[in-house]
Parts: sequence; structure tokens; C-alpha cells
Amino acid sequence: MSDKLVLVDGSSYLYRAFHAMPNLTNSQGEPTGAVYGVVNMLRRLLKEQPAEYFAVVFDASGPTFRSQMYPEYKANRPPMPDELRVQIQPLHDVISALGLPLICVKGVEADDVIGTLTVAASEIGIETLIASGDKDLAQLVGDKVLLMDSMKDVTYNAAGVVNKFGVPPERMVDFLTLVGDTVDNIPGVPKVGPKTASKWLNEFGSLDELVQHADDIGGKVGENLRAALDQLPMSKALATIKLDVQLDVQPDGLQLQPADKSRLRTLYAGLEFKTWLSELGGLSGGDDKAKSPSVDYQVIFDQKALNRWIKRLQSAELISVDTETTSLDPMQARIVGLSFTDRPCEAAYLPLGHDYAGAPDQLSLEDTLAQLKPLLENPALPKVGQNLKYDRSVLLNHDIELQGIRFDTMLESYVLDSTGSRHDMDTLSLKYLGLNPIRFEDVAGKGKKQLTFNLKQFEKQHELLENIEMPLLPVLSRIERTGVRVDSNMLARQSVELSERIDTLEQQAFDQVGADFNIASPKQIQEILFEKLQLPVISKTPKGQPSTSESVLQELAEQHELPKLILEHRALSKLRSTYTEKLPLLVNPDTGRVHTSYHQAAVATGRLSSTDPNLQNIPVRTADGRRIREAFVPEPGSVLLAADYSQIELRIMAHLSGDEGLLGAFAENQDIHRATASEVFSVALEDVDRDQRRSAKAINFGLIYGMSAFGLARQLGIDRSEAQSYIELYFDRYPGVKAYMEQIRTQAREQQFVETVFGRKLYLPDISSSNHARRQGAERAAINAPMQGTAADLIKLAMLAIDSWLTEQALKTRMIMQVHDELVLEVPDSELEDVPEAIAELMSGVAELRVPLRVDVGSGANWAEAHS
DNA sequence: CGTCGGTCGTAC
DNA sequence: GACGTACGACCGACGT
Repeated sequence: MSDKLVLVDGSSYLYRAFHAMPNLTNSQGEPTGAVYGVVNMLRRLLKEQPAEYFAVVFDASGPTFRSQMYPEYKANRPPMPDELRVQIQPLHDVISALGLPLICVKGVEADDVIGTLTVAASEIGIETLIASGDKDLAQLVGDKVLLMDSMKDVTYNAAGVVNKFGVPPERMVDFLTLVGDTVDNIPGVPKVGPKTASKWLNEFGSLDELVQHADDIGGKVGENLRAALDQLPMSKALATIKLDVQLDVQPDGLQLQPADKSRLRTLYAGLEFKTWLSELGGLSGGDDKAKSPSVDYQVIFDQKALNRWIKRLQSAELISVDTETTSLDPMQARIVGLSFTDRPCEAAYLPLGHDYAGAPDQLSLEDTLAQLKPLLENPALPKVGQNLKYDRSVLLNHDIELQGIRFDTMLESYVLDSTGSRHDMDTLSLKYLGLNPIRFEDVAGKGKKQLTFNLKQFEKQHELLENIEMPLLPVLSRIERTGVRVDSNMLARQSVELSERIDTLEQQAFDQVGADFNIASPKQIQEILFEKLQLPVISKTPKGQPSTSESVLQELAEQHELPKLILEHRALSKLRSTYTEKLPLLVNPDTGRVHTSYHQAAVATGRLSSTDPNLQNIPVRTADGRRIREAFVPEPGSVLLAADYSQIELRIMAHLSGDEGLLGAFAENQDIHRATASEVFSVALEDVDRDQRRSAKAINFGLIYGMSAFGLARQLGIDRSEAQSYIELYFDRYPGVKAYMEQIRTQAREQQFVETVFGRKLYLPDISSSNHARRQGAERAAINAPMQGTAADLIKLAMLAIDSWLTEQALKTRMIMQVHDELVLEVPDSELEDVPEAIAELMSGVAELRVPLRVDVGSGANWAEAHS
């Protein structure tokens, strides 16, 4: 048997729940929020981490060996609030009634009990999962010990600890000793934080070695270290978790007991936890469909059970898949468990964090995954899941390519209503099933039917899901996993150069002011510019403060040297902090490339978004900024190819409005801003001057964004009446556009939503708000969304077409980035003859609108070159 | 010492 | 207040 022990740091969770939860009380006015929070977490833990053995550990009241050793220990802590104190007993009662072993030992802390049990468990081959929000417990992590912060939903193994703290678990005590703990009043070395502590420990290997070499450390911190030498042993003793507490129970005595339902009922009734109370009723009653369906959750520990499930899944019509992993980074995550089902009320969890090499009838990760591989890779066996792009990537880390991806509940939710801020599991189950946070199977089985049923009433969304979003999922996954090569050395050189320029600018600014200040602080800048120097306030922030934004500084630069310096400083700091310094940190050590995450359900209009890193806001406007793009490079023997839709949103505006003038301009492939200028200012095309074209460009962008005369005036630095006359002139010349704008506003008001050419809906509840600003905001969104959203639909179609074509042609060319209207590909030299033209054709040909879709293609030795 | 709102700036 | 959609860095206030 591969056994597992879950140890919950009850005190840590009680404290955190107390602060995290709203101040719930029952009708007697007794506080209940902390109890609710902890019980909720325990229920989730029981579902997500099924285990043989389980215990909730609390600090006991009274002195501990630490406070005896060091009277100031935790002396800083304020006394426990009464509202929290009175919740301890009820919480203990509920935990007991749930059948969970509860441990509380006088003279030591919960950490020490957890440490002792963890060691004892490891000795008899039991793996331990510690659930706590306290970082001190990281010292216990090891081969058979994981630490989980279930509120933040992260789990640390040894590598995770290194990642988080910069030192391995066995160095955590040293780490904590150096850093100290102000909350517990453990003195560390002054001015030594996590960074310095991990640096030293990695340099010297351990605290002992560091102490030996204390004299070699220079500077103020070195002095601080030497001054602290005497008290370090004490701090270390305080930070060290005891592993030999006398306990009258052993890990294998911590079996889960059956819940005492009648006692629970009484307790829940008193606390007024109605949902859980009715759930208890439902178990004995029967016909209680609105409540959480009871699911038979089987944990697969042996080959026999695995065989049974494999056989069953092989002949299933649809199976749900979910992976439990070691990391949120899909490129790094390793599987520690899988859950699946083929029906609503039965499910399996397959723990695979266990790896007993050589043991007979044990399920090893590798072996088990090898058995599941044919099933997961069978395209004829449909799969459902939540955010399967993540699971697909995680499985690929184990050399399994998930196929037959049929439904993704996150994407279903997104096409049904993209405005929902979250499409995560808990939100979905509550919204569609009326259930509080539940396990995945409920949605995978019962919920899925409900969602697909709903879809029948929304034929367009159904098509969108089937024809665009679902097929796009593996395409995005491929792009993410391919990644982009980034030249870290080049960025490092740019950082150095930027730093020099930044330092110079900073000094010049200090000289101007006659004092040092923080140029990065808008607050300090504001004081200097508007109070000290008495420069005029140009505009205010939403909170009423004088703004120091770029446009303001731009204007002030005409009367003073300082704003100019700040502007340039800001520009360069931005480049350094956001790009040249951050991108190298995200280069994957295995691939040498950056692997962004594209979020398919993040943007209300249908666009993708990109994080870690965000590849959709890499600078291009200024020369300094563009150099960042020179660090985006292909493999040797390949080039980067950039293909972007020309004026895609204005073309869509022409299509949607049917305005003849606009359609004509695009049909003739005119420079659209020039054409607009020619119309608005009544001059011949060839007589349009720079300024006129610039104004026309601002008008065109303004139209896409639903801009007002005020906005245009501000943008162009002209007065409002003049801007108004531009807009009127525009609408005179392009009456179709005017009519469209009015029509879309009306439509939004009547239907409460707008849609793209492909039927993607954007709900606009604010369109009937009584609040002026909100309503106007919704009107602007109503104008923008069909254009932005249709553009998003088109490029998604292009990505599908290109991905299919590359596969069919068995080419080595890879798509590597999407930037809203642009696709970037990495093309081997050998494929350069045909690929560029084919890409342009594929992109232009995704749809027949009333205007041609023009695509500009370029290629080069880096992204900057490709973009020309 | 973390979290979070505010402000700013980058892209399309 | 006043131009749509994002992500993210930094500051500084706030509470632990």
C-alpha cells in the first residue's frame, strides 16, 4: 500500500481564516467566520487530497519550550482577539465531528507536532502533505514530504522551496535564522532579508560555514553579521522545528473516522451553516437535486483498481481529465496525481506522487502514465476538462500528447459570457450548478450536460466554441511550448547601457532640484513640480491629484528642463525594469526560450492576452524601445517572419458599416489616413500634409474607440469645438459610418449586448446604467467590441489555418507569437521560398468581407528586422 | 513583511 | 469625467 498522511496546521489556518473571511456571525451575534473558513478549507482538502491518514494540529495554550528558552519569543504579538478566541472550541468540535483526528500538545507548538509526525511517517514509508500557510514548515519538505498552502493553492516540493526561498529545505533553518521573524520576535541579522540570506547560504553552503567566514564579509551587513554572532544559536534554536516530541499517537493511528452526522447537524445548526446542514439532510433523505451530488470518489492505489478504471475509460463516451501538479508553470509542472471519470457520480483519483522504486505491487508515476498514455492519446476517446491547455502541457512534460480534447468548460463559459471576470471552477459551479466550491467531476458530468444544453439555445456561440475556441486550444499550446528564443546577453548589455543613461539623467534631475528625490515616485514629482516649482497643473488623476503623466510632462517640458529629464528617465526605466531585466528571468533553462501563457478566456472582446512574459506589449514605437525586439531571435538557420493585418479594425468598420467611401478607399488600397484627411479637409489626396494626415489618423483611431470631441481635442491639442467640427465633417463624408455608430448604440440598448461578425457576444449591462459615466463607457465598448472582437475572430481563424497548413505540408516552420493583429513565425531558411507568401494568403483568405484583408509580411534576423 | 489601490506606461 | 482591450512595474499606505 502506498499511504499518505495529510497534516493540517490548524492554528495557521484559523488565524488566516479569521483575517481573510468577512466578519460572519450567526443570528445570536456569535462570530463564525473563522470556523467557516477553516472547515471550508478542510472539506476541500479532504476532496482534493484523499488520504489514508489525516490530522489537524493546533497550538496548545500556555508556555512552550521556546518561550522558556527566550522570554521575548512572540512577545510582540498582540493578544488573540476575543472574536477569534471564542471560535476555537466550536472549530475543534466540528473537526472532531467530521471524524478528523485532532492533536494539541502542551509545551510545544503545532509545527513541532507536525515535524515529529512527518519524520515518523517517513520512517514507515508514509508520505506526508503538510497544509499550512507558515513558511517555517518548509524546512520539513523532502522526498516524501510536500508543503501545501491551500489558500493560495500552491504546493512545494524541494525544488519548489528552492524556487521560492532560494535555498533547499535543509537550509531553511539557517535561512530563517539569518532573516529572523519580526512577528515571532526572533532576531535575525539586521539588514539581511531573503535575498542576502540565500546568497550567503549558497555561497558558503551553510550557516556554520558562513559563521566561520564572518570576517570575510564586508560592508555594513558584514558588521551586522559579526555583531549578531552571539545570538544566532538562540535564533536557530527557536527557528528549528522539534522532531522528537513525545506523542501518544503514531501516524498510522491517524485514520479518518466516519463523521458523526447528528453531532455535525447540531453544530452546523448552531453556527447556521445552512448549505452544509442541508447537505447532511440530503444524505439521509434522497431527492435533493439542488445540493451537491454525492460522488463516490475512489482512490486508485493498486494495479487492479487501475486496470478496472482503464478498461472502463476505454469504452467510455466521454471522460473527464484533470491533473494535479507541482507547479503553476505549465512548462515546469510535474504530475503528482490524475483524476478522471466517465459519469456524474463516480470518480477516481490516482495519486502518483508516490514513487517506491523496486517495491512490488506499487503504482509508479512512470509506469502508470505509460499505461494511461494510449488512452490519453486516443483521438477517438473524447475528453472534457477545465483549462485543458494546462493539462495538455503538463502531460507533454511526461511525453504524453493529450488528444481528443472535446470540451473545455472554461471556454464554454467564456463563449457564453465573456464578461464574467473569472471562468474558474468554483465560479462556474456556483453559476451553472448552484453549488458552492465543489470537485471537478460534478461539472464534468452533470454540469457538462447542462452547459451543452444551454448551448443549443445559442447556436452561434456553439459554432464559435466548436469551430474556433476548441480547435485553437492545442494550437496555442503548441505556440507556448515552442517558445521564442531571446538573446539574454544582448538584453544584459542593453541593461548596462540603460543604467548608465538613467544614472546620468537622475543626477541631472537632482542638480535641477537641488536635492535628491525618488524620480520613480509620482507623489514626489508632483510635490516638486507643482508645489516647489509652481508649474501649472495640466490635468488631474481620477483621485484628484495633479497628474504627472507623459502628456502633462510633455507640455511642462516647454517651460522647464526638469520634466524633460523625468520623461526620459521614465522611458528608460520602463525599458529596463519591465523588459531588459525581466525577460531574461523568464527564459526557460531547458529550452533557452521564453514560453508565454496565452489566456483564451481573459479578454471580453475575444482577444487573447499574454502573461509571463506578456509578449503583446513589447515596445516598438521608439528607437530605444525597438531595440528590445532585436533580442527576439530565431535559431541559427532560421529567420523570424512577421505577418500583420493592415488596418484590420478600420477595414472591419468599413465592412460593418457598409460605408461606400470607406469601402472604396480600401478597395483601391489607399493609405486610409491620407484618404480620410483628403475627405475631411477637402484637399486632393496628393495635397494632404503631415499634420492633416496625423489628425485624420487620430480621428480614425478615435472612431474605433468610440471617442468624443473632448477626447479628440485632447489627443490633438486643439480646442473642443474644432475637434467637434472634424468629427462632423467626417460623418458628412462617411454617412454610413455615422449610421452604423447610431445603430450599434441602439442595438446595444435594446439587446443588452453586441456581437462580432462571427457571433461572439459581449454583454453590456452598463448600457442601461443610471450612472452617466458607466453608461457612456458601455456605449464606447459597444462601438469598439464588434471591431476589436471581429479582428480577434479573424486572426484566430488564421492561426487555425496556418497550424493546419504547416502540419499538412509537414513543414518545420513554427508559429511563435500572436500580437492581436500580427503573427510571428520562425522559418527555416530552407522553407523561406514558399512560406511567407503562403502565410499572407492564408491570413487574407480566412474570410470574405466587403473589403480585402491585406497582410504585410516581413522577415529578418530578429523581430525588429522582421517587422519592417 | 505582504497586500493592494493608485498611477503610470507598454502594446494593439 | 472625457478613448477601446489588456499586463505589469513601482510606490506607498495599511495592517500583520
